Amino acid sequence: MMELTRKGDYAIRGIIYLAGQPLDKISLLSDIAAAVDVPQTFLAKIFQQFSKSGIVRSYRGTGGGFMLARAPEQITLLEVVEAVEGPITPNRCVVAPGECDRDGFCTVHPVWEQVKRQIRQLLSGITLKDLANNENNPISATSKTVF
Amino acid sequence: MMELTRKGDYAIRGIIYLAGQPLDKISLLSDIAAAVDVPQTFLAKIFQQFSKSGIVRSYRGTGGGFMLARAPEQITLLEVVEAVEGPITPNRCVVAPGECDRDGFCTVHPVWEQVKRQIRQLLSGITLKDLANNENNPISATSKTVF
DNA sequence: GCTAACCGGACTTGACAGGTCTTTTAAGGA
DNA sequence: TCCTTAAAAGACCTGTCAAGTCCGGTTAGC
Repeated sequence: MMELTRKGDYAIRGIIYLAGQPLDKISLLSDIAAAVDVPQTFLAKIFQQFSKSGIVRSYRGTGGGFMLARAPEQITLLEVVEAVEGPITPNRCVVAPGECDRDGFCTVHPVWEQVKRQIRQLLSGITLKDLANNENNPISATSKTVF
Repeated sequence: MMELTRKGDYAIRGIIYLAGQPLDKISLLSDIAAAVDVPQTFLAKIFQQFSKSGIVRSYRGTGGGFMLARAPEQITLLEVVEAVEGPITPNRCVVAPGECDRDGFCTVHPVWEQVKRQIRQLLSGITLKDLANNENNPISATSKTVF
């Protein structure tokens, strides 16, 4: 349960690649797709969503492509995930107040609220800078700072 | 994203009802289904899974039905959820070591591990006793103890 | 052996993840 | 200023799986 979809996975791979490129470089979709091993056509749709949510800027026509709209340290993993997967909602109950008619008496309700809070807090504390190009032993480096 | 399925939702409702009944009482599936407003045929499937995982005991034939296999304070929400939804895995990567071929260099990997740990820890700290029949203002009562 | 109740597999349906195809936009050269 | 080509945007398709339904089978009491 609680699985990220493949779309979300691909999205993260793709944007981490962008975060590892020079900031002012416009990257081709085809390059990104090849580098992170994702079907280009599918990645295209994902980056359209990124573009709409303002995480990346897109340029059409010859010489076009994508680049980050902000610096990597100003884009959180939470933003990235929610841009393509929608808001984090462990249960339908907690998408919005009043959504669930059992709201008033359901004792599990606050549990899901808490789960939601914890995940959002964790993901919002991680930026693309943390995730990109940690050349020297990325995992342990990341692990040390984050956990 | 990260949504509990309806099955999981129903499962929790159903077992909380059981936890609110006298411990030695055998409840009819039809009663449970009516009480928590879930299609009986579907709830039947769910309770079969509960029965297999040893969370509830089932009795067939006339006078049969279901009751908790253990005391409510000894059954955690984590158990209940994982019994019907399977293990909590925010990403395919983290279901098991070696599952993901990007494992070795994927910097996001430890993040999902952490998400998984946090959710499991939170859910395992909540028992059916916490969730059942808090007559006097259930939510705030639960909120105070848990959060 | 009749009836109450759960067991368990097969089937149906609708939504959505996952992927493809067509249209629009922009740049650059004849 | 057209035409061609590169590239993203958007419409479209399709297979899978959640969410139920149905029905014969099995077990237990009367």
